[in-house]
Amino acid sequence: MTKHELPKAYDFKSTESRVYALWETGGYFKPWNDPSRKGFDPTVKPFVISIPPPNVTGELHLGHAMFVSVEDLMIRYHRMKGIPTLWVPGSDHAGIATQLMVERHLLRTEEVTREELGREEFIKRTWDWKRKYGGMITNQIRRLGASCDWDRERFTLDDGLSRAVREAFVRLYEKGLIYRGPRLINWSPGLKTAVSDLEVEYNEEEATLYYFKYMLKDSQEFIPVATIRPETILGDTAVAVHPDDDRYKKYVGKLVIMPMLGREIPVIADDYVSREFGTGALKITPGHDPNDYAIAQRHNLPVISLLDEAAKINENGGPYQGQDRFECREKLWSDMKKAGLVIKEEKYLTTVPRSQRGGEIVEPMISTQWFVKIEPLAKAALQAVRDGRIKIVPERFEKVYYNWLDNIKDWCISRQLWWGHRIPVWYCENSHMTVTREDPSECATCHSKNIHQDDDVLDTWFSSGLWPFSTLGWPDETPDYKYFYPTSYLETGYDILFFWVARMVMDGLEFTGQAPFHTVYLHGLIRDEHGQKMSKTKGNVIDPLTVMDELGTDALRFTLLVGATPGNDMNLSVKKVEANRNFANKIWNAGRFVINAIDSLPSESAMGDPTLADSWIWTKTQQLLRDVDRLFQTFQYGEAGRQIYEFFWSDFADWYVEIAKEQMQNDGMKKQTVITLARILDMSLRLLHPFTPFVTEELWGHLRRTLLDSPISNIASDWPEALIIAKWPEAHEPEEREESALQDFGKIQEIVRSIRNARAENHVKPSIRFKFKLVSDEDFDLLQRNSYAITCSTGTYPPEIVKRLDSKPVDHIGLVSGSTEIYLPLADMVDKSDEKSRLEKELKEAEAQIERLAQLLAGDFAKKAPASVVDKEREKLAGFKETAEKLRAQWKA
RNA sequence: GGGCGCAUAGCUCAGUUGGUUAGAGCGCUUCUCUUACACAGAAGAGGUCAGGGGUUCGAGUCCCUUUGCGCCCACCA
Repeated sequence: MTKHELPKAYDFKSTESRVYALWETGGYFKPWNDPSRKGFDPTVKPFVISIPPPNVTGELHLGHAMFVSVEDLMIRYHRMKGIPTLWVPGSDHAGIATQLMVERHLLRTEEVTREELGREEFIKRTWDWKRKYGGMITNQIRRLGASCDWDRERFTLDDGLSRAVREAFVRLYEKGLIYRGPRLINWSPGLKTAVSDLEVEYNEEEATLYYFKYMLKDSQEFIPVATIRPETILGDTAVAVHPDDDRYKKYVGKLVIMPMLGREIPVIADDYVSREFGTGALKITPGHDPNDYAIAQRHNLPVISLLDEAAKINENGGPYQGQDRFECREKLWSDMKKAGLVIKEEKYLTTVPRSQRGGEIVEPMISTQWFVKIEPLAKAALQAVRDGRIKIVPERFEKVYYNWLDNIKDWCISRQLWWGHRIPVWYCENSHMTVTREDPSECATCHSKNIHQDDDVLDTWFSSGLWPFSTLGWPDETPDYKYFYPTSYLETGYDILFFWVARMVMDGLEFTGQAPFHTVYLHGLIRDEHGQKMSKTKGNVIDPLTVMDELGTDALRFTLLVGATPGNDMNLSVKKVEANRNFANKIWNAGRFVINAIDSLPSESAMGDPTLADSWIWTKTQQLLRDVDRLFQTFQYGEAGRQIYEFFWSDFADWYVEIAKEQMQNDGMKKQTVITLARILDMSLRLLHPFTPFVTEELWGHLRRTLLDSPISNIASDWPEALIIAKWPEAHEPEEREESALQDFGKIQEIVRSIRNARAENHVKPSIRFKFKLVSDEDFDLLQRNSYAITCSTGTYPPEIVKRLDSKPVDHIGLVSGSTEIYLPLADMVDKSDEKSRLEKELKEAEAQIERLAQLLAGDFAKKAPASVVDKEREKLAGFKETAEKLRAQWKA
């Protein structure tokens, strides 16, 4: 028999590299993935997740660690249940982010700009970059233990997905759901591209509110107007007042003179204007403000574009042409001051639109862009959640989802970038448009060969929206697509519910006619230990790679899984991870103990009947299995992890293993003890596996090898099913036996705790062993059978057990635990008065409980509450009464 | 302006069909290097579950309300 030498402390580094290598070489995740696999059952519905594709430029952060942990848990759980699983990995080309990064990279290394290289060359360089560094993020995700189907890795710009994007675009276009035209959009001057409404963030910032005069034509009168962006005065085409505003009514229909440029513009009346706010008069800049744009439409006002693509003033700004928007703001204002048109300036708190990516202030501008007519898609997407085809966890996000889709606006999908899916539209010299799936060689209308493709690319999220089916082969009816689509869960952070989830639902319904998944599970965001957002400037960022290096991947995963509730943000601290590193070590050492126990079991050992401790831990395990399954099915992964943790550490390691040590000293109990240890460890490892895959994989391998060497037969199955305890025959029915095992063992635990407590309170050194007495009529047999458990857990010599005592033994102190009296020979070590006051205190407590319960049972409770609940309280009362009686007897003695 | 979340032990948080002495981790106090583990074991202190009202035999849990913090959405110059 070979000894399995395992290191004393859990060495997660070597374990992780070893286990990782095992997964890499062993085809560990393969078995269920392939429909062509032998023995494959096509009638079993597979469990499928599409990974939220991280940006190729990304570096692993806690958000990634979070989704990988949760999704990997979901996948491993289903895989262990024997359900075919597929977890499609991949990454996103991330238009803006990647383009910016590569631009910066090229500038640094080769000192060339994007423009100098030209479009074609730049894209080539970007692909080079992608090939070189794009694998970084996926490797980091692998390191987290992500059991993805890596042979199916996809990239949003690869050929198949690009085809899907074209297909989607053309279909929408042909259906009239995509159109092109000049509209007011959000323009990012830094990036020189349009961005969608979602990509604009509004921050409250302190700004200046500028008050000035709009002079009436041929008059000394003026209308006071306030603005935050004085430079937009140059683009004004009206001044609006409320129709019922007595102050300004008289001016409606007259003309006012635009400052500096001297253009004459009308005063109009519109009830959009609020009389209370500012001066009650509103300048109208249709070219650069969405509200003004709407008003201009109502009143047939001209629209003036004032800014170029870099947000510099264009030819419409007269003398200010060529100035930056902020520069112009100052210049114009100081000119107006000189001209006596200024009234005042005021500090003002307002919401400033900033680009999510670049951070600069976004300008609303009129621009010709491509849009998706979103309403029909949104309606279908709303319906899918309303009628339950898609369920969102936690449920409250359904409201958020409804609210967004109810108020959704057309989606601007064109971007003035180079890196991305180029819009599949060609123009000829006669301004015909050709929209096709395949690159055309001539104009579809006039057959001109002189055509060129639209310069713009599509919003990255356009391709992400197709992800659940484009990764499976759509638009082709591939075997994968037919078998694995629609997917099962969609798991991601709630922050991209709109960006991604809603769009996938819309696209899925539109293009495949099915909801792309039936459940959306949203996790929260990770903050620092005091709930602050992590940011580089605050210096509170926790790097998952560092944490994995220092404390292990399992510890990080367990922390993320157990510390979080769906949809709620979680505060993470390294201390929590440390605690879970300790847990991994606990698993390791308990495993080590069991493996050594199996090793040391002589082959000729005979099987005995289970002890109370055996039955108890077995029962606890069964309960745990049932609870964990229930919790998993209701997405309460954190609670499940917590319960497994509790069970493993407290019940198994602290109690059962300690008693098992004693049982193994007894030849008659040895075999069943070792078997119980092995079985409980085995089940624990399986339950823990989705949380902490590395340590469990490693230990399970050792366990299995040890078992093969040992006289115990092999263990094998996947996710443990709750078994009926009656497999070990005893007189009672299973449920009753479970109850009695729990109750009886509880009594033993109580006695042990009483003795330990007495030892600690009286400072009896652990090295001192003593005999003691147990007195109980009711539990005499129980105590006799299990006294060894008490002895070994309290560092004592075996007790003398009797049914009753005539008088309190001399030199002993008395304790009461339920119906059992305990006498410890410690009287000479204890202060008599302390002893008295202790008894008194305990008696008082018992009496208080008796009083409370008596009152409870005397009231309506006994009549109206269910019998089982009432009975429980009655039993408690009886217990306290007995305890009190025994305490009183000791008090007297 | 709408919507949502949170408020439980010193700190960070669990507590999902309401069941009657409210849990964990860290921190704190006291003991122990007992042959799986000091990344440990044992014992212990610590909470009127934010305030108020209601439903109920029974509320941390359900309803209303107040206060404080946070988030999301929204076009008020």
